[in-house]
Amino acid sequence: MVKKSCLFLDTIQNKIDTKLRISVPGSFRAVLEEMNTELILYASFKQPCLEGLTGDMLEVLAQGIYEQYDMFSEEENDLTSLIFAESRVFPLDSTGRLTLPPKLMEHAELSDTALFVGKGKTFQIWNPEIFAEEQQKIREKMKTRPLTFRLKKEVNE
Amino acid sequence: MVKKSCLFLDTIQNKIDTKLRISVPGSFRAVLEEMNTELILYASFKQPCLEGLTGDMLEVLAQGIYEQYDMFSEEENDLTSLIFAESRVFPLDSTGRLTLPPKLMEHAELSDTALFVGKGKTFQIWNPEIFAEEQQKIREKMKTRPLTFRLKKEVNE
DNA sequence: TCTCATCCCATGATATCCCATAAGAAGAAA
DNA sequence: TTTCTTCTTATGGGATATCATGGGATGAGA
Repeated sequence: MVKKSCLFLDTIQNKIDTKLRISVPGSFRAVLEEMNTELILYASFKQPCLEGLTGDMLEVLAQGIYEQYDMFSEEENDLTSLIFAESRVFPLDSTGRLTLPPKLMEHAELSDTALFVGKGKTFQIWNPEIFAEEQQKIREKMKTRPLTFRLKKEVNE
Repeated sequence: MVKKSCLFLDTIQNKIDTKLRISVPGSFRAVLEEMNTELILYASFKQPCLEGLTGDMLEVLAQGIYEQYDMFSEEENDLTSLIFAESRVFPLDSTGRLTLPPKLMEHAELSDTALFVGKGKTFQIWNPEIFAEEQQKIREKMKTRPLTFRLKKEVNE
C-alpha cells in the first residue's frame, strides 16, 4: 500500500450553486480525511482569494503565537484578530460540499464558479479569471527575478 | 470521527435584548461544551471590549502569572487586580444566552448589538462599529510593518 | 408586596442533512 | 484503439434540525 501524500495538489474548478454551495475536490477531501482534521477557510489578507487550511495547521499556529509573543502584547492581539477572528470551520455535507458565506464570496469576487488551487499544506480558492491573471504576473516576474531555493532536508528519509 | 478544534473562531454579531441578554454563538458554546468548562468575562484593561475565556484558560493564566512574576511584586499585584478581581463566571440559560451587567455594557460601549470576536484560545465582545475601526487600523499597520511568523513545529507529524 | 433575575416555551429564519440525478473518469472487453 | 460498463464525483432540490430572539412565568430576595 502506497503512502498517501497529505498535500493539496492540482487546480480544480467547480461550480457554486444558488445556495452558495461548492464541492470540495475529492483529492482535497482525501487529504482532510487522511489527516482526520477539519477544514478552515479565511479571507486572505494579501490577495483577493480565500485561504484553506487544516484544523491541525490552525492549532499549531495558535500554539506558535503563544510561544513567540507575550500574552497581552500588541503583536499577539493583532495576529489573533487577523487570523482567528477571520477564520471559520467549514463542515462538509454528505456529498463533500461547503457553503460559502456572502462575506467570503465578496472578498474573493466569486459568483458562479471557483478554482481550488493546491498550495501544498494549504490551498486557495479563487475566481478563475482573477487567478489566471495573477498566475501570468507571477510567471512574468520569474523571468526577471528567478527564485532561489535549497532543500535543507534529505529527500528520501 | 474528526477531531474538533477547541478554538474560538470567526466574528459573529448578535442582538442584545431589552433584558440585556445576548446569545453566545453556537460555535463558541460548542468549544465550552467540548472543553467542559465555564464561561468567564472581564472588562479588557487595554481596549473598550470584554475579554472572554474558558475556566481552563483562566487557570493557565493564573499559573503563568505566578511563574513569571514574583509573589509580592507590583506587576503580580496589578495583573491579578485587573484580571481576577474583575472576572466572573457567566452561566448560560437553556437557549445559550448570558446577561450582561450594566458595568460591562458601559465599558464596551454596547447598546443593542454586540460582536463576538474569536481570538483562538480566548474571544472578545465588541461594539461592532468600534471593532470595525480597530480592525481597519490593524490592517493598515500590517501593510507598513508586516508581522513575520514562522512555524517552528512540523504540521503533519 | 415589589423588584429583579432566572427559567421556560414559542416562533421565525437560516443552515444542515438527505436523497435523486447528472456528469465524468477509470477500467474491462472486443 | 474503440466501445461499453461501472464506479466515483459533482450538482440540484426538497425536508429537517438547529439557532437566535422575543415574551411570559416562576421564584428569590429586599
